[in-house]
Amino acid sequence: MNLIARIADERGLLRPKPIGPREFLPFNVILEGDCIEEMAKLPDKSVDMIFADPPYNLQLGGDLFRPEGGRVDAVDDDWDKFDSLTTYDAFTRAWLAEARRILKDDGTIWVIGSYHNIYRVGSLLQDADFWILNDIVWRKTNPMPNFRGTRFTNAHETLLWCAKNEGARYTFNYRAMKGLNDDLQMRSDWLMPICAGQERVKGANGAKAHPTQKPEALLYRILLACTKPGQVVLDPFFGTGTTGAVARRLGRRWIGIEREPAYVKVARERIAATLPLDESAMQTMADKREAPRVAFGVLVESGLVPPGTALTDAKRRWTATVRADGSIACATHAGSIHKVGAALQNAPSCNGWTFWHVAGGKLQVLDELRQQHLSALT
Amino acid sequence: MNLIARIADERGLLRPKPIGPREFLPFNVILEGDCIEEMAKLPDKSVDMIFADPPYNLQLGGDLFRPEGGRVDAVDDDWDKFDSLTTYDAFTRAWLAEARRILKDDGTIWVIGSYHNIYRVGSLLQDADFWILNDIVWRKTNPMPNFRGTRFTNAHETLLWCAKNEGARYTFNYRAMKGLNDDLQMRSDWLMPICAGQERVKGANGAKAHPTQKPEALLYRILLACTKPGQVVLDPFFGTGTTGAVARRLGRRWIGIEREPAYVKVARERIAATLPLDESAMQTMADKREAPRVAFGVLVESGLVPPGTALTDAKRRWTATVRADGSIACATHAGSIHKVGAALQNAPSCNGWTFWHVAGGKLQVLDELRQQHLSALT
DNA sequence: GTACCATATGAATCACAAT
DNA sequence: AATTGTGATTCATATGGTA
Repeated sequence: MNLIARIADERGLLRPKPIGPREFLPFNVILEGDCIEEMAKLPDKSVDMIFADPPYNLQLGGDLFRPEGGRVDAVDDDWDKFDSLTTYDAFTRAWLAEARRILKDDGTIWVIGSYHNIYRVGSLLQDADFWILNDIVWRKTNPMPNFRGTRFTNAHETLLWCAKNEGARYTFNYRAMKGLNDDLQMRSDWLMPICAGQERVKGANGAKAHPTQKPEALLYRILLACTKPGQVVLDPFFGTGTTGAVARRLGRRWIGIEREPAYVKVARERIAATLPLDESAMQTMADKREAPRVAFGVLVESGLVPPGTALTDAKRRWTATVRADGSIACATHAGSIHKVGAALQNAPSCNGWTFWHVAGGKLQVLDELRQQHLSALT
Repeated sequence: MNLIARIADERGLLRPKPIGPREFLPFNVILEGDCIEEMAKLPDKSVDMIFADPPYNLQLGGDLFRPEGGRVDAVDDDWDKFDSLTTYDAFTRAWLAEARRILKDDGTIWVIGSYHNIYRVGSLLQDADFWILNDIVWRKTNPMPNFRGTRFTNAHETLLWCAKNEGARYTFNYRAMKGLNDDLQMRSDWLMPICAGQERVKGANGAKAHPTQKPEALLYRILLACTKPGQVVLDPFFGTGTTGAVARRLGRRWIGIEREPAYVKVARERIAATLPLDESAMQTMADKREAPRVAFGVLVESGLVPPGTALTDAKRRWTATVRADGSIACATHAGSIHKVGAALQNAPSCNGWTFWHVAGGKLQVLDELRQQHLSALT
């Protein structure tokens, strides 16, 4: 059993005994040590926000290989291993209890997770009387695919944003969020790329320094939404220090807690390096305008082009029938509107939207229906 | 105190006593009554999928799950909230236990909820040994704005998709989902409008018949993804019968359970007016996994790929020769098309059907010859 | 300099039937 | 029950090399 799990296990629901005087709140520092022990040294009701990216308890099995043969570099670190859900719950309860004690009454807490752990965390947050204000979905523009075709692409992670109690006051910079979103209310689903390229912190060997580094854009939006300049943000699972880096950039104070010396070193150097406002990172802040891409299947699903509909081309040379999954079929071919169109014309490619028409007295090109669908959305 | 709350309260964690003989599984019917009582009458391991849209425990001053009924004054608020969550958990545990008993071992369950209840539900699903396959985010194109500007627009709901146990087999129509999404893997975030307009079932007074009617497009995607035609879907919180209507349209059988006579009446009329798709329209892209297997040796035997044929990969990096028994051999390896392909690439595995091509001017992939062989059989 | 192509990789609970 | 063989399976980006 790893250290965190053992500590949580031994303590169970009990609040740890005070270790230090808890008189002073340090800031802009990394506290090197176990997150629960280090939190125990901090004063009551002293921080304005907590951002926590705890272990997800992924429970992965054996190796996973990509179709082309490569092996997926999975998160197999000891810090993500727990004996059971019960152990994970005990650990979560323990660090949440400390977090709650340290948080000001008008502060908020953010926790990020995936389906592996977020339902445990959400339940325990509610049990501890935190009041969920929103759950936020981070939609990844570039998630790892499901290589074996066994499930839906796991393309998002979830963040929970909670006040300390029902009815508690809290900071929400509504205007700033609206500004970030073209003067529309910021929604609970955020589209952002995963952390890669230059932003991803690398070790000496060129390999990623941390397996689960979060994008700065994510922390940028969170800190901008829920803190004022000068306020103090605590991150009990500091890792490579994304929270600290963004807090510094935005003029917030920060406290990081991290157990692994290697991560601490990397984070210190990262934050110390003056971070100029990176233009490329900023671009991801502003919501990319959703590409108005529509899958033909969505028109089928929504009933605009029901399964069984007969399609034909402008000159009525070929016909095909729409099937339940949005594929179409004629006597000789089946597949997408584009593939079947290409195959029939013996062409390398084909734009099915302009090629196919709903058959009937007057032909209606699919592209027109796509426009209808799009305008209904807005 | 309402019926559901009373039943959950009285029974706690206990499985309800059998009420009926549980011999027959009815289908294409609405069972009018409490969901737990009605589920208790259904046989063990009898349904292929469960879709559940349970009450959300909105805590908007409602007394839905308050055991003692009467109005609670402000002093008791904390206790009331705790009590409400506990009671909601007991209710959830009770209906999940029945759902689990009824579900086939290779069946799956879907549950939809919002942040008010989904973390309770997700935790309890895991506690009951259900195995989360994905959490799905329904992104609403037209959510209700946050009028007071105090939070992010709550623009999504969450669905949990679970197998009965870790490692259990389950149905996932991968190709059909890919077809619905323009030949890209279907992701875990789904964009759909809320149910409105013509689709929204209205009462005699023109008002919406049900406060939380789900869009048919949502059920369409779920049923298409996780069931085969003819399989049985149970919806223990049937409401206006969206699950039944879509199941009928897609040629799936269904069982609805609904307590409110008004909803039952509306659902019956709605489903009766829904027409099933005809056989051909219901077709979807077939999963290759379900195609009959062909041994490569059979193609050799039949003369389609005679012994001595030279094979090569798409980039002509390696060559091999077909032998009389359907094995192939190169300078360094001999064995099945798969084994030799894997060995040459130094990969853990290889699909010989798509790796090897008949050498010559224009390469022809073996998979194409396999298709020829298969279609010649029919 | 540019266009094109090949390669690498990201919090992943990733097969199944026959023997 | 454990082993073995067949064979199904990937999207968006970033980076680096070649033409």
